[in-house]
Amino acid sequence: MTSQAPRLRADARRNVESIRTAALDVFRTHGLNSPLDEVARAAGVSKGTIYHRFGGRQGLIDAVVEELVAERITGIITAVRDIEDPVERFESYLRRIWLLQYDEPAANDVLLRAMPGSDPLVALCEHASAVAGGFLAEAQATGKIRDDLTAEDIYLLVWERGIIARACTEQPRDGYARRCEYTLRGLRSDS
Amino acid sequence: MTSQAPRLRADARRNVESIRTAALDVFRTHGLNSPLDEVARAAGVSKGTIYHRFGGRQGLIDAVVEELVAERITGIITAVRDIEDPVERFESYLRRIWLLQYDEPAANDVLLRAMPGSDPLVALCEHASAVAGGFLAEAQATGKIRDDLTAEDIYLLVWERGIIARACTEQPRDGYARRCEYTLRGLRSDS
DNA sequence: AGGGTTCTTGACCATGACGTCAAGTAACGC
DNA sequence: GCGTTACTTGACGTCATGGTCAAGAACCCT
Repeated sequence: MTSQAPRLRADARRNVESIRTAALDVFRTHGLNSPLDEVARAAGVSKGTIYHRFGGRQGLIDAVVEELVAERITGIITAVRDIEDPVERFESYLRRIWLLQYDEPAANDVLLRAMPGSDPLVALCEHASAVAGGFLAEAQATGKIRDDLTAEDIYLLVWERGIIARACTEQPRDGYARRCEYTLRGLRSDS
Repeated sequence: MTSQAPRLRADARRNVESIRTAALDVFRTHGLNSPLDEVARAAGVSKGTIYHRFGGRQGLIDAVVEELVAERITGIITAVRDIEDPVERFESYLRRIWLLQYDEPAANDVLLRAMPGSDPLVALCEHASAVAGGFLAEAQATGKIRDDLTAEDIYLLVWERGIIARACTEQPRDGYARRCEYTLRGLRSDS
């Protein structure tokens, strides 16, 4: 699966690498909707080369998404899975996802399903949703989390945070985090 | 203050009215950032006429904002002011504002301070903020609302909801409203 | 009715993005 | 080295927005 293509010419290989690197950088900073010209400029190639090599934004994203965000999201899942208290596990998960959305516009775009055409990306996203649903159910079983919450709600809460985080440029992180805590607090059962 | 200008020609007067009406309609439905061409089409005039008569989007907004949203917002304030319980007053205010943001994109734009250049609009907005700050303080005095909340937080909670509502096209209102309740619940003091 | 003025028009410029392709350039194999 | 082929380039076409203005149309007054 690694060397399917007939082997690229040296300059092409070089460019593919530059473009990948530049895309990681630009996407990480400005999200998956950054102008491709910007990626091209950062890579020192022309826009046409990106289209030629990757077939457009979609292909380029597919080529970097793994390195770009997959490990961030799976990292959160594995880190949180070991927490014993189901409520804390559930809340930790949301808290970390929400902060990731603030910190990494690209991860945010993934979670917002901004690129519905990309398979690996949709898969990643659905995996995260499924896991979140599990955490929710376990937390609800303790009776400490509202039982009218659904897995769909969790997705939408993440979606809402994503929309906010995207617009949040130039707004302090600690205020954002504090308001996340309020929302989290609102998901607990009425005492 | 009413008849300052030397009196417009008949066609001009007619057009001003058409444009105002069209703007009310278009802005109400699609928010204050609707393309002016759309307003022009709806009014049956050319885009140039709008620029000529109102000097651009800013002037057009100023000309309709009163009728468009001012009464909505002041209506909420006066309706809520009579509620006796400070907590309920505070929560009612937020709840109504948040729903207004969902229901009326134009009002939402105002509350988001999307048009920082328009004087009447900024005034309206600051008035709302000031009132909200008062409600907050009174609610906090009962001890039932978190005392780490600031007036700035309230503004930002409204801002966040606005961002969400703007992106919320095609998402059911009751889900939106339910998540608003969660957030509201999170603003109460920890029991 | 017709001349002078006010208004309107829609073609025009600008911006900033996406995406394409003929023509030029650089690497590879012999 | 040199021809062939792979690769890159950047100008170009397109679309959607904001905004302008000379020329023509509509109006009003006498």
